[in-house]
Amino acid sequence: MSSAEAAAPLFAALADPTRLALLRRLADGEPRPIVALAAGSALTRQAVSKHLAVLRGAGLVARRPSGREALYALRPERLAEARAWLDEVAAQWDDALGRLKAHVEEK
Amino acid sequence: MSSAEAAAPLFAALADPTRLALLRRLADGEPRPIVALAAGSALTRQAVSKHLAVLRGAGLVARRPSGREALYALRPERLAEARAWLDEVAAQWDDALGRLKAHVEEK
DNA sequence: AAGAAGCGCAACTTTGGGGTTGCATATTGT
DNA sequence: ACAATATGCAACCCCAAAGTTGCGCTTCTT
Repeated sequence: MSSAEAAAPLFAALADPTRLALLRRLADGEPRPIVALAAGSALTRQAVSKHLAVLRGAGLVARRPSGREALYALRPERLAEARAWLDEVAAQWDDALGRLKAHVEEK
Repeated sequence: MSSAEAAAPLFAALADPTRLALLRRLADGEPRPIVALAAGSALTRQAVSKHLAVLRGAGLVARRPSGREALYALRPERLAEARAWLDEVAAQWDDALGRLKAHVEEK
C-alpha cells in the first residue's frame, strides 16, 4: 500500500506538463478521441497518442474504441492513490510535530 | 494556479522510488546528513546526494550545512502543492458528475 | 466503390535522468 | 600535525522518454 515502488510510476505519469494538461481537459467527464485532444496541443497526433498510452499504462485514463475512433476518459481512482501517498507522508510529519510538541511541554 | 507547467516539475521530483523513500525517512522530522540517508540505500553516496539535490531543486527538502556535514530536512509545504493540483482535478471531476446528475434528474 | 478520417505500429533521432568513478576541499578527532 | 570523515564538483556511461516521420489498417461518408 502506497509503497515507494508502487507510487513512483504513478507520479512519473504525472511528471509531464502535456499529460497534466490532458488530464485537466478530461476532468470535465467527457470522453474524447485523440484528434480532439491533439487539437489543443502543439504536438503531433502521434505524440499525444503516446502520452495517452503512458497515462493508460498508469491507470489514469481508460480507452474505449468507438467505431474508427478511440475515446479516452479520466479514471479518478488512481488520482486518489497519488493523494493517499502524499497524505501518508504528511500525516507522519504531523505526528512527528505533535510528539515533539508534547515532549517539549512535558518538560 | 497549479498550472501544468508549475506542477509537472514537482511530480517529476516525486517520480523516483529512491526519492520517495528518502522523503518517507525524512518525514519523521529529523534532519539527517547524507551518509545516514545513504546507509539504508543500496546506492552510492553520490547517487543519494544527487537525488537530494533534485528534491532540493523542487523545494521538497531543505539543506542546512552543519560543520563538515549537510543536514537535509523535509519541507512539507511543497507536498501540499502537489496535493492541491490533484485536488483541483478531482474537484472538477466531481463537479462534472454533479452537473450530469442534475441534468438527468431535471429531465 | 473510392476517397477521407482516425488510429496503431515501427523505426529513428535527440535529450535528459540515474548511476558510477575520481579528485579536490573542508572539518573533526587523536 | 595527520589521518579519517563528510561533501561537492566534474567527467563519463547507459538507457529510457519524448518527439517525429512513414506506413498500413479499419471505418465513415458521399
